Amino acid sequence: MSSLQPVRGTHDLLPDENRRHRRVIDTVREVSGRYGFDEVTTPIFEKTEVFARTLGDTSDIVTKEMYTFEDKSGDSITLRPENTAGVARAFISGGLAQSLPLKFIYQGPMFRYERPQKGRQRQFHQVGAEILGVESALADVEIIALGAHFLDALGVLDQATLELNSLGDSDSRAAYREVLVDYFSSHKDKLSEDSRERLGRNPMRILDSKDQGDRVIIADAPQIADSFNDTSKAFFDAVLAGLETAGVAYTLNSKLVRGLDYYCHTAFEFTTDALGAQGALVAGGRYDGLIKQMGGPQTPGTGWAAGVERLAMMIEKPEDAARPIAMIGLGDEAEVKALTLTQQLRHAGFRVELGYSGNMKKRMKRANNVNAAAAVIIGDDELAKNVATVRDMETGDQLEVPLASLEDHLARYR
RNA sequence: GUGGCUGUAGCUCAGUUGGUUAGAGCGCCUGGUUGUGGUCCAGGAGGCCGGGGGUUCAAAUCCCCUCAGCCACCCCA
Repeated sequence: MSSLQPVRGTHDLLPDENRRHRRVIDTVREVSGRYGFDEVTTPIFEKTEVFARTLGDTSDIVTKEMYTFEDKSGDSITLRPENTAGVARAFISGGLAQSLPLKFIYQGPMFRYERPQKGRQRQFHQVGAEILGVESALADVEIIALGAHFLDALGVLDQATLELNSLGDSDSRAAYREVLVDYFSSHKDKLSEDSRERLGRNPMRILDSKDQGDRVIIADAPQIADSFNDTSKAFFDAVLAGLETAGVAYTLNSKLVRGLDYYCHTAFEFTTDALGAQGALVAGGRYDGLIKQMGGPQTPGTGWAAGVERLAMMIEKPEDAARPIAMIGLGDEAEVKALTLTQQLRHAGFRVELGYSGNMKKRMKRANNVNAAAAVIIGDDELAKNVATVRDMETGDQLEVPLASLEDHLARYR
């Protein structure tokens, strides 16, 4: 047991795990490309205000989960807890309002100071997609369709449910908030302590409380749809109609809310019960007010983010790397020849593992451990005859092959 | 920040009511094979029993503290 441990909530991605992550990221790149998305990368840290101003002063992310520090110039810097604010900042900094609409994906590490548990770490990875500058509900339809397509390509869509809700526009949302506060206030004495706290800070959050007592009260709470004005209702109807046309199955969930302040209208989550308490695989919604709130031009946006670790846990084990050819040189002169041949074969497109040290037995064992399809053995005998001994690692058959035709012979193991 | 469970070899785990030198499987190393892996046989290395303190003639085992891991709450991807 080593005393040198990684920082709590961080993990090394060793090759097997790395392959899983890569599969998730490769998949989002490939699928989103078909929808016309391009990848952007923003810094993993930003000035603290980028997150503090946009995520809402009362959100837990801002109040207790940010990794914030002062750099040597005295600026307050924060490791990004999510990437939508970073993309919005890049949109403003780069003057991208000239080239709307924009469709971006991103991927990379995010940081939140939380207690680790299943599917949750302090440094974790997200992939995300954003459409900027489209007022039409069609953008929401496309962004959700992309999410479904992405999960399908990973082979996990059948284990996921698309839950959908609308928060309405800011007027509807404010009106709903009022009736909701009235309702819950009249039952305040029966609410859980957590929910009483939420009543003042973020009353809509009470709706997804897990407390049994709360659930009884929530069951009779006013529905958000009853507070919708015509605009909000029309927008939501358009999203639903679009999803049906696009062939994306959904379940309405009027209790689905968003923790972050900048969301409006469409809110959705692809959830699963395969990962314990952490059900959200892909989550997002519309954020028409965000960019303006950050000081940019009024620009609508819609998007989602997905947890790479969570998806990596759900996908089938990716295939092992292709089997290499093991190159074994025995003796000083032969080792030089082996290196020459190795580079020649690599440039010809073969995967070649060069044995570094040890006797024949050791090198053969190494060849076996790297799952080599064949071993190419060069010793003094071979050198003298200008041949190589090629051993098929599966059958154990081996034969001498003239160096001139080595590439042709090895083609079968490629 | 709160709660529950768990920390023994590189990995997965045994270890009795506290009692001699803490074990197994897998992996690793050496040999059986002078230039042949994967199977087989023989042998070997590897442990401050998470860390600290306490109780006791005696602690992996009991008590306290602490750290870490897992799971759950809050919150969230």
